[in-house]
Amino acid sequence: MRRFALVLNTRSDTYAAMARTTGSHSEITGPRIREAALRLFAKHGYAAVSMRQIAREVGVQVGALYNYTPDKQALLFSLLQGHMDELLAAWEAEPRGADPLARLESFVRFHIRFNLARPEAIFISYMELRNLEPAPFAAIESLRKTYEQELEAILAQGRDAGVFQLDEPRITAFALIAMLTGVNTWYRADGRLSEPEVASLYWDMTRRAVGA
Amino acid sequence: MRRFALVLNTRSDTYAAMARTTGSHSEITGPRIREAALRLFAKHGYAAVSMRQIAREVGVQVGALYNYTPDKQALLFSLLQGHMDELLAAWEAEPRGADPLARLESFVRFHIRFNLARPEAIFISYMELRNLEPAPFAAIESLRKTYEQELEAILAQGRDAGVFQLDEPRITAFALIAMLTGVNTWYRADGRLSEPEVASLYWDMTRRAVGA
DNA sequence: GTCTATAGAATGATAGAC
DNA sequence: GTCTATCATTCTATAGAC
Repeated sequence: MRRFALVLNTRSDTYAAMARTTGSHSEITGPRIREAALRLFAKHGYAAVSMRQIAREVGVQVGALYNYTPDKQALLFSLLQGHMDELLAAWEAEPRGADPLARLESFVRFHIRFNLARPEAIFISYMELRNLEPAPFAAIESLRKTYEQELEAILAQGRDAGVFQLDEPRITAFALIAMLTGVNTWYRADGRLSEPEVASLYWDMTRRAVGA
Repeated sequence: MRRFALVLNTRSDTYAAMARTTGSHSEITGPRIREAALRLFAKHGYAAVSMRQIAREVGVQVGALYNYTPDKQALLFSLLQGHMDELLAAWEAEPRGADPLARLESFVRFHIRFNLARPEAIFISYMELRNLEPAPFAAIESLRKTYEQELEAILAQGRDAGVFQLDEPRITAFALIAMLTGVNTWYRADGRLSEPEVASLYWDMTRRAVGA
């Protein structure tokens, strides 16, 4: 275990870093803890995963984890927050058409592509919110609401422009996001359909559902 | 606690039952354990709930639980299996139209009504499958697949009859079930829309999504 | 920054009395 | 059928050495 971590660490070792004590390789440990926690939380659930399990995956002793997080729940919160920040930033950076129909198609394809690229983060974002205290819970919920409102705004604009036939932009947004997120439960990269093909199928359903 | 349980028990007490020792009221304890476990698993997650917590909710000591389940996981499995059996039986008993369009509407309204009536069971059915061993997991998955195939069959029939415009009945079924199940994440009984109104909104979206 | 060692509490499950 | 008491294990988190 130790050997593996040291090998990885040589990527960015400076002379100063190499003068550290044997067990010191913090530059790589932090991200590896996050990756291991994400994977284990997604597979077994937050409550079912022990700090010892995470440490074992990373190849350190349990005490070392507490150099990177004050406690277990802060680690979960950090993962969820990082994921939501990444989601919102990626959508902001996504090229999108001017009219509501093109924007809706951009949203559908972006959502499926983004979600399929990080199934573990998506999974814990939907499953482990209940393990947060009220304040951290509210913070994540706020970010999620921001994302939902992006879709709601597109739907409202399309309705006002007479392009979409729908009465309830908010509820339609909930329905569409649930439908699109569901791809993660069945899609397999080695399956019959490619990701773009799946996205096109869902875009067809979405376009019809909003009456475009 | 004890008093409450005894009061409930008097409903069906026979002379023989009343001759039992003080702590004996099994006729009511079993269901109460299941109800408490369902509620607690849904709220906190299977792994986060202890047998002691369940016992406290029911008003018995932890040892008494093991008269009703060999272990904690068997209790979870029993809840999941009971829920899936109930779902399939309820759908079998549901009146449904002869043509695919009427059958699809029946399915949509049934699914929303059934799910909103038991949010806790729905929640753990989607969240706690990963806490089952491979064999129990496969058993529940098989029941779920049976239900999905009911919808898939309706979609395939409608497509073959030229009523629905869709290429992939299986994927369309996945998409629709995910969309419909999503109602549980936002619906509140004291909200602006009644359950039938919500069902009608989702039926509109469903009908359009399948090109009917 | 990581290690070893441990405090202090909680867990699932069982044994035996009533 | 339920209770009390307990075993053996596991857990989160911390203290102090290096």
